[in-house]
Amino acid sequence: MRLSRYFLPVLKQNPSEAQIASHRLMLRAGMLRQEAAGIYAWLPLGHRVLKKVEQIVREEMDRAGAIELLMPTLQLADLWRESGRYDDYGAEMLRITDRHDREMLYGPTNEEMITEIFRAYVHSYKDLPKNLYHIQWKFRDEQRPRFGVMRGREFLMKDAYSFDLTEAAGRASYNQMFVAYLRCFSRMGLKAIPMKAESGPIGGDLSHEFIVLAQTGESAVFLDKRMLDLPVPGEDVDYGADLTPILDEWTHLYAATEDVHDAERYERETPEAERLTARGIEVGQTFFFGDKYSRPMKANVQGPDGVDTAVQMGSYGVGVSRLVGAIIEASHDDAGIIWPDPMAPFGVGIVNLRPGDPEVDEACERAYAALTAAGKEPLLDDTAERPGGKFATMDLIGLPWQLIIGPRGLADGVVEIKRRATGDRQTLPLAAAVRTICE
RNA sequence: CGGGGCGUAGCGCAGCCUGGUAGCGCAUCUGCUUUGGGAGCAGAGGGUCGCAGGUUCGAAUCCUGCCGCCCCGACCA
Repeated sequence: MRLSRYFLPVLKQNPSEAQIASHRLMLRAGMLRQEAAGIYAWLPLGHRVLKKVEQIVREEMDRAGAIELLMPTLQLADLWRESGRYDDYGAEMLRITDRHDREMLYGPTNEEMITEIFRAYVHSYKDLPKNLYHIQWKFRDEQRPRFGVMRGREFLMKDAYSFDLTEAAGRASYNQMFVAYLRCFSRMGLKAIPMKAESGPIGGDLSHEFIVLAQTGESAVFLDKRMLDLPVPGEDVDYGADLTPILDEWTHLYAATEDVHDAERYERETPEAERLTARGIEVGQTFFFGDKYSRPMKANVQGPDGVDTAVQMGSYGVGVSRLVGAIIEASHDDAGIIWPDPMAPFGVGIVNLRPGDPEVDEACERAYAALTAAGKEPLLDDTAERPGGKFATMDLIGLPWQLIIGPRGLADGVVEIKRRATGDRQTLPLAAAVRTICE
């Protein structure tokens, strides 16, 4: 992409409404525009990152055997009356009436709808297990939206739903999602720690929150430091095998949010030197809740014995739009965002220090072509802005690499590359610079 | 939902108390000079001062109502 043709409205000054780093940086880097409290337009740069997060989540869900579909944002109130949640959910649910006075709602989650879809088609244990997911916008009418995309009212969420005949099989499905989540967050460059959680209004008895440690996290967390060094399962993890050992490894050390924190147990189980109190951002939650929805909604399958049984269900959410904020919270400095390589909206920023100079232009074009061919998604700053402004913008939008090409270096046959995360710079010939970036 | 605060140009703000032709910085446009870490000079464009009533000869300014937004807390993915 050439910056001269792109849409990147960066702000030099901090917007007054943004208090935390991710919100401030997303606005300044031209990723986001607020349209109402907790409701945002994703500008091109932000949209690219959102899509990258979404794609990693999708790949890991698919790898774990989940199947993608897409359910609507609007749902009928009657569906929610079946589970009894239409009245329970309260003011957080945005209720809408259509032209025929039908009661509808903007979905805050999709347990009811997926259960309705499942029961319409699946009647035999032979079709189990199934795990269906979608990535769709949700709306929860928060009393107090804040922190940009970290607590918006409208947000993009991946929600998966597992269906099994028995509780044991349901727990195996739960384990698959648990492992998929470890992989997902790790691929995004995040340390996400699973913590035992209250299951909340969704119900059930087995639940974990996946928490990214960050100073601006909304809740205090208490954990055993050794959790930070546990190995994340690799791409080759066998989802068909018994995953209980991985689950055990990741749940035997103490880790809890303040809501469920048990100070006495913490002190008993965790040596003082290994205790870590921090703040965290919840980026995902897994629930196993058995027949909580399948029973009232009559989502039954026939077992081998010919008897109808309510299916055992779990649901698994990832806050896709929140993750964009969480990644920035976990990775930024005074100058701007520092994208982990896989999340970066562009892989490398090429800075043309003297547009109009034939030699510099030519070198930039050559670099642009080579990096594009290598799949590095370069962003070429070919604008007439002055060097200082270009450098500031590059640091702000946080691309992993900067390739700086100007007349001074070219006179000596060299260009400069800068690694955003470390600030390390190297001066070397263009071909070598491109090679280094592509490694 | 309790408490506090703010709405004036794209962004950041002053002006309001004490009513009298709407300002500053950045950004934008034009020209010239510049060009390796947010340039300089000269000129220009852009605002029914959140909305609606009221008081007044006259309202950004005073009064009333509404709307929107932010912060702290409670609540929540």
